[in-house]
Amino acid sequence: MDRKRPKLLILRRDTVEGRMVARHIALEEDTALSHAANQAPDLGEGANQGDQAVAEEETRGEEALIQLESDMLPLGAEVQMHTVSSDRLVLAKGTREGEGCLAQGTGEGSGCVDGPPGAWSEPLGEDDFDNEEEMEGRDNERRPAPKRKWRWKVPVQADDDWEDCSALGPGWKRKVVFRRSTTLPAKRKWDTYYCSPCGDRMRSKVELTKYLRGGVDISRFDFQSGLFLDEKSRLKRLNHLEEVQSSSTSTSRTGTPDLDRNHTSDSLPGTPQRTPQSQASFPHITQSPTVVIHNSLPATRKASLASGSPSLRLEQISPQRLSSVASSSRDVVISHLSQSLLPLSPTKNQLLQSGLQPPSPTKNQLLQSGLQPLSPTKNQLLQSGLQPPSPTKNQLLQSGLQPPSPTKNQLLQSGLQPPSPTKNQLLQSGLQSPSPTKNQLLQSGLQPSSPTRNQLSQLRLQTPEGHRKVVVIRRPDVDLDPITSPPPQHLSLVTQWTQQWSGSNIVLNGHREMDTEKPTCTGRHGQVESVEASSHKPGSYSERIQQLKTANDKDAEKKQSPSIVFRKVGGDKWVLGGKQLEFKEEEFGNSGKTPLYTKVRFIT
DNA sequence: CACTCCGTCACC
DNA sequence: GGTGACGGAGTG
Repeated sequence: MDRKRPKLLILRRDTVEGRMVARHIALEEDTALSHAANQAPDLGEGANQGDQAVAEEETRGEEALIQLESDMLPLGAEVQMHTVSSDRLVLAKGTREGEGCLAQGTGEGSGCVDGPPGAWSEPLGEDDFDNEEEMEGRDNERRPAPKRKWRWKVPVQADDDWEDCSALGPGWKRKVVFRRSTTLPAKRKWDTYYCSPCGDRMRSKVELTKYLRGGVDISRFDFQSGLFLDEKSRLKRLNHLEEVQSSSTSTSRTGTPDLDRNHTSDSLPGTPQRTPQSQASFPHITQSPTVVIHNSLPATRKASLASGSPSLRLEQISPQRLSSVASSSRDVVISHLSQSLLPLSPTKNQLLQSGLQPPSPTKNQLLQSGLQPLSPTKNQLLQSGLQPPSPTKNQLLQSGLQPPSPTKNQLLQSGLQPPSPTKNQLLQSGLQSPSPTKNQLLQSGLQPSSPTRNQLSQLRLQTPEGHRKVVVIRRPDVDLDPITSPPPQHLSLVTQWTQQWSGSNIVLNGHREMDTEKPTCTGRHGQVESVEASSHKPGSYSERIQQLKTANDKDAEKKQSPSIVFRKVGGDKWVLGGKQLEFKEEEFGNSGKTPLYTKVRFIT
């Protein structure tokens, strides 16, 4: 702690144009972020304290604009970088969601949470802004003062918003979009659209009925959920079954709204349970609770984690399981990882992983938690967020979700709407992988992750399929809060974004994602303290951590981190260097030895 | 009151 | 004009 820390520079995509604003942030010594900085003192080749100091001097108080040429980074998302030298920045281990998003975690949160993955291009509501300052900034950017506020839309694949609705037959698509109106949250609405194989769109059951005209009996078809009643009943039974089982093994702890999003309640008749895909996939989960295998931790450790005390938790995902998950959706993987790091209640986690439906939160709870369909737009995991995210989904993220009804919101947020990468990918990917029994999961300390809402819909991202194995180390000093922590989707977005340029993995919020053939890996610096902190823990555990640390350090020594190049094009403007990377892909692309940090260079 | 449906508006 | 989203009337 006494050693000099590199100053964190945060690149935040806080405008609709995708402009990135780099700025230094003051970190409290004990904050999670500052820990991240502390634990990443060695920022790569050429990095040294002197340089860092210089950089601080040169950049202190400055706010540089960086033209982001990629839309991969969600609005509000931030990439933390350490100032290594006057012209070099290194991605910090922690990347967080925009403050706005965080703030929304306790509020409506539709901005992030709702945003469907990739749908930062939707109409905006008053609640999309955290504060007046931000509001003003955006108001000046576009459009006069229209009755409706719109968010610049980033081109995304059309399919991102549309989910297959096999219930109606091949080729049918369905989309659920939460409205981001400025009316009272309780009055929030969502629209469900269907697109026939021919491309005809229907926005009501009436229209659908007319279109089908006898071809298909949709009298028992639930327009909102996209399922036929008999299927819903079946799912309900499965969920009930799981719930009973999990209740007997889980401990009581308050769950987070975000997590709840993944589970829909059947208590509300007529309310959508899940999107077609979600519904279709969760059944699999229910039957095969585990998607991710975590290394087991001593019960006492888990307890400490739950209480929020500093502790190191290593969660290793089975390569095969990850592979199956990652192969179809990287966001899913991230989501799982991120979620697993959260101090979720065993019960909820279990429920989530098993596809069970935790007791649905009350509407007030949802509102308080800031849930809001990402969108409905982003439709959106996580939301995805995580915005059920809707962002149309999408965007679940967040936390800002606000479902008209808990059930619907949850559905949407869990991926229903997200334009997100999502939902389908999530479901298809991990949910169906062979899984250990529920007891095994519990014993291993696994924590299910939840899909995001509209985040899903709103966040919709195209996820590369490069990740197969993921190892996550939870930094003891970074205690993610289920509500305030950045939605997994955002983390994944950031990772994706950075990978697009660096081709490597980075550490997000203290979690490191790796591509890997290595069964176990860990972030290095961040783990040092963790190991020490947990030294009093069971020897086997500490030893293991130490081994991981050692191995990681060795890897770090062997490899140099890749760099993302930013070119200075103006007085204080920077442009991503035409996607130029200052590294050789072969050096760390598939070697399995992923650098801990991705460097970002600012070339003047 | 919650939900459905659809007219209408705004943007591209 | 197409699409997405909002507002509000209609319905149970």
